Formats: sequence, structure tokens, C-alpha cells
Amino acid sequence: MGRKKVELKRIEDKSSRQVTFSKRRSGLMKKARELSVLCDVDLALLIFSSRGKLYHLSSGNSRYAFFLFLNLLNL
Amino acid sequence: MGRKKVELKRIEDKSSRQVTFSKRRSGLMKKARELSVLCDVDLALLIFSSRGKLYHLSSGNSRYAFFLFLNLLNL
DNA sequence: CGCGCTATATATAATCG
DNA sequence: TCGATTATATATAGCGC
Repeated sequence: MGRKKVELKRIEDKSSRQVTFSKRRSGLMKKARELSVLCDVDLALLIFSSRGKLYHLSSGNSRYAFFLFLNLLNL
Repeated sequence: MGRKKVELKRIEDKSSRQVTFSKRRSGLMKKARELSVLCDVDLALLIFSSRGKLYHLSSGNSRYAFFLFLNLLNL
């Protein structure tokens, strides 16, 4: 979706990787919000940057999301 | 991203909503996988359909995701 | 670094079989 | 309902500030 087609593998250049992370992260969150609104569904999105920072989005009942996640992991 | 621009509100027609849910859900998951690979980050995406079905994607350590999520919700 | 800009790559709304 | 198709809307890669 840009000037060049991108290979699906880790971007080696640190600076480019950071820029791409920033752009795509916001794009993904936007899409997630749209899905939630358009289709009236609950969702949760968690992204962990390599520096340990957490980006998060959740609609509806997060606790419900939590319990489903818990069940999913057999915890 | 289609023949017509879509308003950001709940799609009232049940059938259309279902079709859109299916398409956008897979698109979102694809984007999430791409972000994870390109930027080498861990993430978790949880989507709950209105019928209670859970769609899930997580890269890396899900348990780590779980604990961060837990912390996030102050549980 | 973070924005703005645009050329392109992608996602997807409608439509059709 | 379900794929495949196609026209359009969007996301975003690479650049310049």
C-alpha cells in the first residue's frame, strides 16, 4: 500500500521498522474500531512494542474479553 | 474501500453486517499478522461475534499477553 | 522525530453467477 | 449463502521538511 510492495518479513533497518510500526499500529487500531462499530462486536487488541510499551484497544466489556482470553489459554 | 463510502455506524441490515464482519475480520487479522512480522512485535487480537464465537490471533507469548492484559484491567 | 504529501498497493462494497 | 469479480475507497512506503 505504498510506493513499493513490502516483503512480509522483519524490517531490518531499525529506523524504518519504528516508522512502520507507528503507522501500521494506528492503522490497525482504526480498522479494529471500525469493525467494532460497523458490526457491533466487542474486541480487544493488544500490541507490545519491543521496548515493552503496551498499546491497547478494547470495546465493550473488557472483563468479558479477559475471561474469554483466560479460557482460551486454558489458564 | 469499496464501491461506496461507508458511514461509521452500526450496519443495520443483518445480512450485510454478517458479510462485512466476515470480510473485515479476516482483513484485520491479516493486518495484525503483518504488523507482528514486519515490526517484530507481539500482539493479541480477540474478536467476539454477537453469537458468542471467539476469533483469536496472537503472536509470541500469549501468556505474557495475558498477564499484561490482566494488569491492564486491574484484575 | 513527527508531519504532510502522493504514488501505489491493498482492502473491501457491490454485484453477479 | 458463497465465491469470484471489479470499481472504489483507504492505507501506507518513501520522501522532503
